Amino acid sequence: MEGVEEELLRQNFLHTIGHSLTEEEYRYFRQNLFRRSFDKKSILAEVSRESRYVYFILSGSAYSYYVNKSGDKHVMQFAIEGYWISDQYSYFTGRPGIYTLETLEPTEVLVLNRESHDKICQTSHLFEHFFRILMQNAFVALQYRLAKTNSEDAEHRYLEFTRLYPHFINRIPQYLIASYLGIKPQSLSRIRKKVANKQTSV
Amino acid sequence: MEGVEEELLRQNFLHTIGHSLTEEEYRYFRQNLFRRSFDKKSILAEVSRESRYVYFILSGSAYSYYVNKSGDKHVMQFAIEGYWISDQYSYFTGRPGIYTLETLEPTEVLVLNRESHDKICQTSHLFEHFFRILMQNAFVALQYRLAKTNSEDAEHRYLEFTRLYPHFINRIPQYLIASYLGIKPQSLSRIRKKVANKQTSV
DNA sequence: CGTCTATTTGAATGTACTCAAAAGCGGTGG
DNA sequence: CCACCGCTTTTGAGTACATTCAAATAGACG
Repeated sequence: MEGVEEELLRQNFLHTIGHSLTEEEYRYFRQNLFRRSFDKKSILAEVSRESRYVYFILSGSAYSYYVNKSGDKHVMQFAIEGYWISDQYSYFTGRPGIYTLETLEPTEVLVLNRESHDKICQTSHLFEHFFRILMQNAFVALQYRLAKTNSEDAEHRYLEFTRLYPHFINRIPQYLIASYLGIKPQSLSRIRKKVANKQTSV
Repeated sequence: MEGVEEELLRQNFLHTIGHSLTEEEYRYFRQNLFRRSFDKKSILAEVSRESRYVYFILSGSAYSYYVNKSGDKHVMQFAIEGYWISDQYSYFTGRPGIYTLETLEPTEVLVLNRESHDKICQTSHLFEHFFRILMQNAFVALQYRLAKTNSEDAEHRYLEFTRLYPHFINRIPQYLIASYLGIKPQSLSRIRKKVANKQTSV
């Protein structure tokens, strides 16, 4: 059971750096993580509090969001099994957090804290490399998202979202997808209706 | 002359990883870069063509932009002396470019190509570390920008821009700043008028 | 100067928003 | 098992911010 889930972490290495870890490398890395379970709607990181952890999701799901001065939530990231999630701002800078992290379902995670992260990266060129590539990929994806946000209307952004993340569609509440897309739930509802009509009429 | 400008690169290391390079480290790194000059409005990378270079700006300025299906430009990044700029998508993935890179002024750069980049990172844990931290910082800044884009109106985004990048204001044409903010030049003009009135009336 | 590009201003329009309420869905307890 | 409650999604009507279209003004460069 544990083995099957943690296979996800090995796969994450394979997918990120293009090759598997040796047993020794994996053991070393795994030693620095600890496993935790969270109920649905657990808060993993809060605004104004330093967040010293990154989470690798083994099962369940979570998301991070930004709250502006008017008190509106704006989803930054979704994460399901096999994804890393954290308040990267607080984690990397050491300053008080600006995002909230919350589980959507009962969730099992592997937790890495900053001290261990730094130690692993200092000790091992391989893991420094791994985290560099992980960041590069995250950066490229985020840049693409911003490009779309600034250049496409809400309908196209929604269609792009369904294309990129089909497995998210029936797992994440619609009002959170709306927030991720930068629109209100009412607007997403109208867009979905419009899109559905287009498809049936073809 | 050359020395003074390249001091910027040493400072970039200091600023990024928190300490200076030794002479030997610097020489090794510098060997892998070559210097180039570009006229104003030179294209450093184009859409659909693979871009295998990152540019460190010694003097002058450049910007990258995304062109959507309607043919509208959307500025992704500005860069002046001391900044790195590239089509990160193409550079990191090896796929055809999705951004255009163009100089705004006559510009002197140090160029690093992907092969050298990979070699440097493989050879040296220090430089792998440097590029990891560089990516982290870029990621965090981009995430913050996206959070603002999705949660603030155009006026607040403009004020935030002037706060974060005051040195850009009188150096970059207003229509490009508008594009960076995700609005039309006409809208930015109206916003500036409104902001100016508020300030004088206080 | 004259030309080309950038910025400003005006008027009409549109996409997504707000406010409001109904309908749908899922879980819980009687 | 059904009734109820809370939460999510849908629908409707009016609104607002930024857009489009259009043109005038200002600025930069040869």
